[in-house]
Amino acid sequence: MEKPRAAGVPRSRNARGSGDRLRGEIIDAAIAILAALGPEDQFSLRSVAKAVGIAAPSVYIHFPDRAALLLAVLEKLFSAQVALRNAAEEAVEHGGAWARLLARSIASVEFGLKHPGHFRVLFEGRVVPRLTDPRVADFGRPLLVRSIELINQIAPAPGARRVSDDPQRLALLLWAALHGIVSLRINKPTFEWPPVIELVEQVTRAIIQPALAG
Amino acid sequence: MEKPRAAGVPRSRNARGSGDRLRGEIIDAAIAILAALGPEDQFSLRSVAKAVGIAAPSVYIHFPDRAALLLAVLEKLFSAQVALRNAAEEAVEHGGAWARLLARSIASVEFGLKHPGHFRVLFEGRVVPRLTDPRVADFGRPLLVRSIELINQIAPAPGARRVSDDPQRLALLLWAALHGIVSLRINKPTFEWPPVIELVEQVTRAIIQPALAG
DNA sequence: ACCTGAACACCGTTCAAGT
DNA sequence: ACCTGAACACCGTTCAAGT
Repeated sequence: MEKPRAAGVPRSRNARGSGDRLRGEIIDAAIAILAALGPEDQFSLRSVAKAVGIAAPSVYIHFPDRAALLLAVLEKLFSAQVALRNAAEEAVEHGGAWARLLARSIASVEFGLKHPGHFRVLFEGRVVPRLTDPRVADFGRPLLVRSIELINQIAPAPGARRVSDDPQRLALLLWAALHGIVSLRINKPTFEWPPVIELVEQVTRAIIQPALAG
Repeated sequence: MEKPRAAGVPRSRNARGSGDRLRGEIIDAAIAILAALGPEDQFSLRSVAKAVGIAAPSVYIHFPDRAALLLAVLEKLFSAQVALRNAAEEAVEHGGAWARLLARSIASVEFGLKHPGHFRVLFEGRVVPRLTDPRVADFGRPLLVRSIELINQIAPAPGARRVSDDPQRLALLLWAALHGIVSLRINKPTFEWPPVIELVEQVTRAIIQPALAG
């Protein structure tokens, strides 16, 4: 993600055919603005244009409207999210499916707490209106799919039986619980919160373990 | 919550000293608008004024700014939330603390799914900017306090021991999980969701039971 | 093909003026 | 004391015009 140009700095004219470069710059500027957006601030298409150094209507050459720009932002943020969780999983040297699932859970929660602006855009529909767009659902699906795979692979304790509950159901429930921890932590910051990583481990165990019980 | 006046209908002048009545009407109109607000729509102070039948600047006689109006909205919505959960708990005829806790959980989740607009305002910081305002935290605290009380009262199975984990920690974790179910269900509607009430019961059991284990 | 300034209907908020 | 219309700086979006 490139740094957005300082406001007002004049922009050298794009060479012919370099329209895609500007498109990318617009997306990156929007992402940078969303990251720095306090709860008091508004996100505006005009501020994105200003950061890139173009006139506001120029955005419409690359995106039909504000929602389309935000859809492209979502796509990029979700790709980064997939990469982040895969990296966290691959960093697990010794450990099976359980350790990998937990590593993914912790990485996603840590991301949310570190980048609340992006978490809100990704998972709370903040700023983005067209959540029912099927593309948005597809952006997030790989995250769920990998979670289901790992839950399926988790070995039961000796003497206990395999995962008995529907793994997709468990994956959705786990996602909801982790999502809730970040969302409530962000939105109700004045409560007395214990260390969040502990909560993540506790709730992951609580949801998966009964399904493994003998 | 009174029905807001139809847009444009002229308003008879308030009698002297009836300023508080208008204040209430503004709050109720805002609540009605937020309830009907689709994800595409914007909430505006001007639309509230229009619904009440007054000029936009008249709102400023009763509220210093938009955020103050929304704070009053939050206060009323939280009161209603407390009343709703208390009613759900009192409807439990036979059953101890566990049944009461579950009744409150189900009632709160059903409310969120039925009134996503209000859920977002109450718990996702939608539209409302000043979430760090300590008053907002206090609005929600009775909900947490009652949950802690009930968790403390839950009787362990015969032969098992009392709640061993910090009850406040369990209450926060339970709240986060329930919050996550509603939030993710609302914000990711295209996933294949099992019946939500089943998820509520499953996750409540999963979080509370390990603390009761012998 | 790519980008612009001017204009439109909106928004929150301020302020001088009316009853 | 209570409410208003006009005005300000913003917003998303459209459009005719420029290179």
